[in-house]
Amino acid sequence: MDQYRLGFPVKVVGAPLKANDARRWQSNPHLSVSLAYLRDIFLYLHTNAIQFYRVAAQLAPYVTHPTMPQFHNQLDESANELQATGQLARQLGLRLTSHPTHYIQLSSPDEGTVAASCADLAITAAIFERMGLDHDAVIVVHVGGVYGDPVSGCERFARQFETLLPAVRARLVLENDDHRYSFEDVLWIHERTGVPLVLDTLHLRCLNPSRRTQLDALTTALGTWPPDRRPKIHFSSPRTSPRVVERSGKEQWQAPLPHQHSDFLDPFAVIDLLRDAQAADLRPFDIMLEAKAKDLALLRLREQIKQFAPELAALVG
DNA sequence: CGATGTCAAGGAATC
DNA sequence: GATTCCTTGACATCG
Repeated sequence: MDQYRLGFPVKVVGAPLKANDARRWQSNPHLSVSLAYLRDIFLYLHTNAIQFYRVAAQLAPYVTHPTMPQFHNQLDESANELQATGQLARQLGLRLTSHPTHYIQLSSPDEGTVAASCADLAITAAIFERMGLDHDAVIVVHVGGVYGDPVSGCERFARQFETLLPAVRARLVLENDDHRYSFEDVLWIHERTGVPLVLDTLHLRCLNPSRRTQLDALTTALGTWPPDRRPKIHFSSPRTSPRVVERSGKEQWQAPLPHQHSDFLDPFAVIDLLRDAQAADLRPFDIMLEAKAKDLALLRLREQIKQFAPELAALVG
């Protein structure tokens, strides 16, 4: 198996493929439709030799909506499709992951918010379960809101983690963010709970109060994963191009925010990271590439690695 | 068909 | 306590 598998999230831009059934409730959207879309995406991934992919956060529309019970049974209604879609994923050797929306707030002091978050996570875990995916099909979350006191936020997250369903706990992994909970914060939660950590390299550059080096953070993050599970990281490059906005009929250029993703990736930043990982003899891991050009960014990066770091090309999948 | 408003959901900043 | 932004794409509606 490749030492570093490259992946991309959700939306395919290199082909006219949908990632989920995103119709409004009035049109009766359904998980089985999302799964049909997903199978087409899997074939596209296979065609391009991509084996790592983040599925849409909302495969089963409105499935946990509190006032729309007609949507609550979608997993049972799609039991056969779930099984078949999972079988295809396994046949093609795909590693699938999920990154639920920011509405997932396990650090919230509000019981209802936490309960809704847990319900959502349980559905995602059940979808992966019914697809027959192993525990490398992880669910990535952030710590959540700060509510005035980040220490209490971390404590609430850690306490909540212990009460999660085993099926959720077996897949949940935690990512450092760019303005609230730093890598140190998620490391503290890992030490309390054992939850594996997803290092987001751009977030580390935005928020790194302890001035940890990227290689040190990478080494530490990989070490939070048990030996029988394959770690993953998030990688992106900061946007540098201006955003053109319309202000009272006139075009204005706006500077991008540092945490915004660029369309494509800085190939040399990736190459430096991989060379560092090689030199330090770190274990294999997968890299989720967060770039606006999605699959096109991945394919371009692959070519650039061949061009600028041919010694790495055979290690990158 | 193209333009425009809207979407389930939370949090934080602002007033 | 209420309002708006965050941020993103694509659906849905309207002209």
